[in-house]
Amino acid sequence: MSPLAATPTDARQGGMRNEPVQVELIAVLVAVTDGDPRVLTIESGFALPSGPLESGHRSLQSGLRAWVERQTHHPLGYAEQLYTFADQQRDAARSISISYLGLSREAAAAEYPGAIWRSWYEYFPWEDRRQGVAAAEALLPGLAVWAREDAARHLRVSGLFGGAGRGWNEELVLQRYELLWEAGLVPEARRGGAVEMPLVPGAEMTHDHRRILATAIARLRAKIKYRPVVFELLPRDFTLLELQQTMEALAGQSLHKPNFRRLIEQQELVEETGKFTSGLAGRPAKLFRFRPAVLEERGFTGTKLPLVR
Amino acid sequence: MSPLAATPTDARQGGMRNEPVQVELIAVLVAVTDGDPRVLTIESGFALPSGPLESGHRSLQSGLRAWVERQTHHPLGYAEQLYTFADQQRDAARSISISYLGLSREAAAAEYPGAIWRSWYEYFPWEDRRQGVAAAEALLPGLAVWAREDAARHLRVSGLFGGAGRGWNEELVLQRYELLWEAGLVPEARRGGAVEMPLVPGAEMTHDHRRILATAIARLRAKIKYRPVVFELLPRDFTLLELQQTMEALAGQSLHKPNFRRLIEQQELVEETGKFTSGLAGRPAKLFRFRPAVLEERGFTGTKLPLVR
DNA sequence: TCCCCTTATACTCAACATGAGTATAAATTG
DNA sequence: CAATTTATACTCATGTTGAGTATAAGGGGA
Repeated sequence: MSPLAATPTDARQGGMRNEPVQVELIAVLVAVTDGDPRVLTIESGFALPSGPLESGHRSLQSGLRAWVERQTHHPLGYAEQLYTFADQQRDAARSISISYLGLSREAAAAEYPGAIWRSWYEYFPWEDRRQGVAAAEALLPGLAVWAREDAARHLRVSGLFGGAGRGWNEELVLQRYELLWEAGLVPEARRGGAVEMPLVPGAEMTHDHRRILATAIARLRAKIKYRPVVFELLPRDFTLLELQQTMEALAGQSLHKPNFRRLIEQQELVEETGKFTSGLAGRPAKLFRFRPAVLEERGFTGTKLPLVR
Repeated sequence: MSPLAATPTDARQGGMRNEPVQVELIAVLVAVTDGDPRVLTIESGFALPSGPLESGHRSLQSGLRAWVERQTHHPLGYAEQLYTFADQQRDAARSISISYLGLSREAAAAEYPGAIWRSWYEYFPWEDRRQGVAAAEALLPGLAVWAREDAARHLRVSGLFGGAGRGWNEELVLQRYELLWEAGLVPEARRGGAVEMPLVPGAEMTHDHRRILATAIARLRAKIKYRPVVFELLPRDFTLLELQQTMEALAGQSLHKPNFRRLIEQQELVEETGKFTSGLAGRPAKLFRFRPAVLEERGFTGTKLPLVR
């Protein structure tokens, strides 16, 4: 009954029971286009691309990379494992899902029929606060019903969704989604159950794919603060405004422009190319590029976000 | 050849090839005793506890929890997935290892023959800088040989090991270990190869277990800064000095006492119990306990470390 | 041509957080 | 009861952050 052997002998000397296990890889592939954080989906946005683990690759990551690069015709800049789930099936056959986050640039995923890029805010509208907090506040009445006369629930709601002057932590994407699930406000939680309250807006996904997407968003929002991964989502040359808007798209929040520039400059993450934008409205902007040397110079811990309140 | 199916049909409609895959769980169980961060090992410290995945548990984590609690007779306060590796075996049978980090309190692991708690600094002596940086600086000559006349290597060494006035980032445990591996300075990298340079101090482990341990240390050092997980390693009541020393044990660095207290107090992570220590040398210290309400109040992002320079 | 709109870039300032150090209190130990 | 040890409280200079203002440099249209 135990997942770990009772004695080291069992564990280390080939005494393992070899259960049949299916292993599936699930990819959350992210790009930012026109200030929109997008994710590659299949089945009209109802599922994340996934497939069985096959032999022939050195590692899980190298297999994922090869697949993504063939599908998008674009190198996969950054890949990171998200989480491994084990589902106990009814028929006793276990299946294991290993999910990955990948950063790329949007490109026609031509070889992948039915694949489309969709804004991740279609699935989590309340996570986009760049144009205001209306989408998040629309959830409060429903949550208030769920939390009625339960002090602990009230605390959780206001801690996560921020009502009454409390802050908004953009990293708590998964916790918010799980609370909405617990409250029965997302369709995935309604399987066979009675419908009690009006559902919250946002597109549904199959199985636990929406949950995996929430995990990916949370991870990425945390990561951009201490690793220079944003640059994987940008072209080689970019303006500081483009960089800022990409960050804003990911964080779902507006940033304070002068402070953002100060932060970027003092961290020496980028260098001038000597070139400028042209043809657009307004004063031409300097074009910058990422300074890859920082990857080796520092072990990192920087890149914070100057939010606008 | 691809790990993800070429078409959604393959992936989603049962077209999976069902390769025989072995799944193994590996646990990095951490406790802090007498100011020493310890990890539960088997085989005289040569391996981490591990075993095959078995059926009968809802999830991977619940299986791990049950096993740990039976072995240590102590509830597993906190568990977190670390990483999933896939090894391609020579005989074409794939095996998958899912590693976990668990926080506990040291207890006689009576039912587990051969299990002992060992300080993690036995495996990574250079990561302990509480009594000085001698252990880390002892590595520099060997690394200098490896980096000779290679500017990029020099940058990496000084970025990770901090020579010449550059700072030390305690979170880069894995990167430092991997660099030592690359330089051929750890025994695990010597399988069948020629011995060129004297090895670095530190105990060896089987397979990639030392690497998994490095991953766990890095993760925990990062985590304690923004989630109140330290308290899982402490008794219910503790003094601020005990809390500080536990943090120091994990971070491998000394902290500035007045500033540490200021930080803890202003974050309102703990509350007074009204009790005091007694029988020890010096003025009696107030006993505090963790204030679990914070888990629900906030979404967190706090708990930084005031390092001593 | 000149004014206006737009975007880029530079600078200021108060509030707060942090790093470092000093001073005082209350116990045990010899 | 003095010396030692640990706890706890406070100060101060510096750095970082949030917020706002001012100026520069392009294009478009009256």
